[in-house]
Amino acid sequence: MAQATGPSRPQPATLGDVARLAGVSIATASKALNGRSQVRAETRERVIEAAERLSFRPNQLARSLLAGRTGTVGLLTSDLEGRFSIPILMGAEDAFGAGEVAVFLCDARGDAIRERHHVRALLSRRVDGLIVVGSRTDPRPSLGRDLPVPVVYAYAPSEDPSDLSIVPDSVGAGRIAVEHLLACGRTRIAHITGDPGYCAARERAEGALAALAEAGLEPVGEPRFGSWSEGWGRTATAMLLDRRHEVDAVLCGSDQIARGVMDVLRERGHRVPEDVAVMGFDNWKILTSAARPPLTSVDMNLEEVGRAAAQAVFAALAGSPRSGIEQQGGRVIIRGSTAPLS
Amino acid sequence: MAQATGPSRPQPATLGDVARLAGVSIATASKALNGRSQVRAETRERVIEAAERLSFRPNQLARSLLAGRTGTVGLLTSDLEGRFSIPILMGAEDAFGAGEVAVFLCDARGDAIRERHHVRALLSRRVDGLIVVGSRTDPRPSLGRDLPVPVVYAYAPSEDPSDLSIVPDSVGAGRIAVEHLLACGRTRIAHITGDPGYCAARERAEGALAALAEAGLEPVGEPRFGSWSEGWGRTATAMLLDRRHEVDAVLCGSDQIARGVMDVLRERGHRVPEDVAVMGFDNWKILTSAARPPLTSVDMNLEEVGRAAAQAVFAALAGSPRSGIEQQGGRVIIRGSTAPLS
DNA sequence: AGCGTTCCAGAAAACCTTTTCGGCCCTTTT
DNA sequence: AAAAGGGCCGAAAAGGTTTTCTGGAACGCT
Repeated sequence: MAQATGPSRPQPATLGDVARLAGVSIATASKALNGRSQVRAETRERVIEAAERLSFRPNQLARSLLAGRTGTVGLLTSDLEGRFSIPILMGAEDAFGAGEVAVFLCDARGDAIRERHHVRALLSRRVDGLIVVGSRTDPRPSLGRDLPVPVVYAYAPSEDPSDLSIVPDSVGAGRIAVEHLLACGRTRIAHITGDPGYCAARERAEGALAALAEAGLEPVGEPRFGSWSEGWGRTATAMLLDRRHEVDAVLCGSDQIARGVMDVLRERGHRVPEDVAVMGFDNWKILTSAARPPLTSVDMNLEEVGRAAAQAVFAALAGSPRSGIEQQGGRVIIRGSTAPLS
Repeated sequence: MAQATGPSRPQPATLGDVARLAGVSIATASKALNGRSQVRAETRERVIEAAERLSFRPNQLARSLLAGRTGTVGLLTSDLEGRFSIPILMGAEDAFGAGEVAVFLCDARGDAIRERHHVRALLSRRVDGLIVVGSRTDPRPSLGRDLPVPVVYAYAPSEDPSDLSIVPDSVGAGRIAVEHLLACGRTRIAHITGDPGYCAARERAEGALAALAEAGLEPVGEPRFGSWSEGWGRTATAMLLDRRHEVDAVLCGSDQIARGVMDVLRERGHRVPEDVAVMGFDNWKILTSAARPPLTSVDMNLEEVGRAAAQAVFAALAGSPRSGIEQQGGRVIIRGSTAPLS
């Protein structure tokens, strides 16, 4: 009879059960199932059949305990709801999940205390490695050098240069954005971007200005820093137009800003892309594809960042740790909001 | 000397190391650290100090192996990029992370094969429970009844009623949305919503119509099903206005649709909320807060769904499994797009 | 002094799997 | 016929922790 405490969940079969059913020793059963050679074909057959009858799955805990490796990795994010953590997390999950590695997900919510707590918990679960995912590209404190497992920082680099960090190339992203606009024949380019407290805003502007300078051009007005919002995009655009600046392209620091910019441009009778080309950063599809017209944007390849971080953990485990900051390039996704000047 | 294979990662200290340093047996060390009683205070002191000196963290693998419980739970999502998985996942991570439970994250990408693979992998890691997170509210196939651990389905219910599913209350959400509009004095309410292939669209419409009927009202025209996009919101609104329907509120099936609706209303000279109130569903802040005016929306309380799912796993582990479909109510977040008729 | 108690420490088993090594039996070679 | 070799199986250790049980020492009591 089932106890009142609920349905009796059957204990999973152990290797001992399989061995007993097959009439062999535990050692032989193990070798048979793992393809070891010292087993007669007929015996192996019998063991495998027994294992299937019991739907035996080897206990990874025991295996890990013995091997000293768990095949698990901790993914420590600072804010799950964050726009940028998710794709990175997906890339990492992808790279690991394909193999035999499982991922522990922890959200520290930007709290250093909680972060330390999670690190300790993960270490006591004997993860083989750690990926620390930031929510913005500004450097963050290192977890320290003396951890017993390799650590890779993704998106937000560690302040300690002896750690390994994988980050998107914001300067390069600003550069390729401008190069795309130049290729469209645009020469009077304004830059409206987000919070100047963000590295990403400053570096994208830096790359954009550099690319303009190399083409012998100047931006229309100084880059306008503000906030990462549609509202700021609208405000800044209104200011820009009120100054009667001649503009044939607006490079926006984010897709949200670009949406605001496009709205005001349209309302004031400027055609996009015929009169003014607009592009954003991040390629946030919910924003880009619903824009009128769909928005050209620089995709920062965050999945790649996550994947690269995962591979870096593998590399470190295989004995080739790296250090420093490695950058992942972005790419321009061309949609209707940019087109060659006719 | 360090080997050429990389930095020699120090092996974490074991209980044996602690015991040796403290000059006691392993058993005594264990009892001292776990607050067991049969240890002299002075001995306990010595052990604790030794543990700290070695920064000893007990190996959870060994502990789990012995206890038969791992303190881990598998979180199986079908699409990480999905809009809805994330908050649920956050809620679950939150509820678990607060205790001593760690979460394995797996993304099956909507592929049943991959899902089975992940389930097997998780079971061989001896997770204590499983949460299956769907990406839409339509029922999905069960993982089966004979799993050795409790399973809770979140967002997307299981087709098998003997499983436990935690889902948002879409009918109720439609109802409270209409009730809010009625409270604002609106009586001529149109409903523009998304893909009719989605349960969520149909049920929200059902709830909305029911609430209208209870107030003795009819909707303005039939509910307009289409797609979950701004573009559809724009198209449907244009159609609605072209028919010269008198409308003082538009209830939209999603925030995206609402954004499109508001854009067209504004462009055609209708004031929001003075002439027409607009509200959406999902409370996707990136869309609602940037709208002009900010958009009133029904928050489906997805974090709550995730949290409830986590608690249901706990309950099942504690011996009180439940089954059936449990609904979580939503709540109206009032912003500028709805206001009493003046 | 002898006995029973109480307190504290340690030995050993258990959890489950993998791997090494020893041994048995059968075959082949000298 | 004896020795050598090869194929196959099982005993045992290892991994780190918790828990139970045994036992020694100190102490109080008769």
